[in-house]
Amino acid sequence: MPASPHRPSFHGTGAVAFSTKGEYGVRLMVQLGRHFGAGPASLAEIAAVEDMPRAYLEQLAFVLRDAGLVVSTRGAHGGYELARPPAAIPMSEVLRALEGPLAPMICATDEPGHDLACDRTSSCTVNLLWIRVRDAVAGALDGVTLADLVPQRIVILEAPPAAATAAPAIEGALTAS
Amino acid sequence: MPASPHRPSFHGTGAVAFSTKGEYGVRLMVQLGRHFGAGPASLAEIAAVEDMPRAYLEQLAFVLRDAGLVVSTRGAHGGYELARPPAAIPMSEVLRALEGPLAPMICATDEPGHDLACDRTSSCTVNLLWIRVRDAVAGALDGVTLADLVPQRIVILEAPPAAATAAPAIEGALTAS
DNA sequence: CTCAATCCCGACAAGATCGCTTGGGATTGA
DNA sequence: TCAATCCCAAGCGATCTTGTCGGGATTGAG
Repeated sequence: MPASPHRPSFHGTGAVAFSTKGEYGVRLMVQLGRHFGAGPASLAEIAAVEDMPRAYLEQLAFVLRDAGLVVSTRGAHGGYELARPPAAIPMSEVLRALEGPLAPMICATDEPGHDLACDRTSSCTVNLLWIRVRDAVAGALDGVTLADLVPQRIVILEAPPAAATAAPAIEGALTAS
Repeated sequence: MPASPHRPSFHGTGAVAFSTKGEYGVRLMVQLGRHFGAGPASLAEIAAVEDMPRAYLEQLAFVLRDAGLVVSTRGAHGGYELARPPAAIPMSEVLRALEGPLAPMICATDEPGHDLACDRTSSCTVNLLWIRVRDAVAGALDGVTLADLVPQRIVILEAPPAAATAAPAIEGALTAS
């Protein structure tokens, strides 16, 4: 396990995989949601709380700003705040801004215009599958708004009936609240 | 343009993105589905029909074989055939074999065992989101079997949310062209 | 028996992408 | 003035993808 400069393990394995852009970006939005109504919050502050690299977070903040999800205030005491109340921000919009259009396959984009960019449309029956997956993801993300993620997590650790998780050693389970 | 060594363009953009493993693998399974009941089909044959690199297809075939989805026959006149009838093969199983477990985030794997590999479980509210997405994708893929993709392009623009598959007779065995 | 067709398998190479850093600017309140 | 903050572009190493290559092992046919 060499100490690597970057995150060692990848985030999503295989098919449906959000990257750190999605992860960090969503966590940033959650923090802004907690801060909503209390003026701008600085990135340095949020980066410290969430333990994310500040410079990288900046790039994501720019993307969210360009997408009209956050507004920025420059200069001292500046920072970012939500452009809308959390309940008016569907997570589908956030993740589309961060990770691009939801397209499991090029032939199943949800972008308007090039609905079908597949040259084998005649023989391509699998197209149905990708579209179903795309709609499922879009539906799931549409059904969650930022307001659903903002409240403070109430830890519910219900152990399975049999085969209780024999994990007595959990390092650093508690983070600063 | 066609003289390119590898495929230039990536397949899925951003969040939910299947790779060529998924695409080629599914198309391979569809061909095997069309060939079902007619003995083994050789990879060279399928690679020619679907215009996919044969050597690469081999690797995917090994994975599908190890997953118990296809069986192989060695030697001359050998090849691959489905281990089960197409209606008994949910696409979720195919894609999990090809692309790995459905995990939009490491903290939302559907693999048994490491249900939670997140160290910030206390403050992590976003976990809810990833799990929703994961379940949506799993549900969509569970609702489609290989039999749904085998027939020759019958456009069904109906997405019944529950009790989807009602096809009683799977006489398949339809010899391809 | 010989031979060709086929599956089997490991290694690797080009390229793209990801995650993150660096290094500077521009703008504002105190 | 000065520090805090946003803004932005470029680049770098690690990893993953998308194949290719080269050789085996196994079998049916002639």
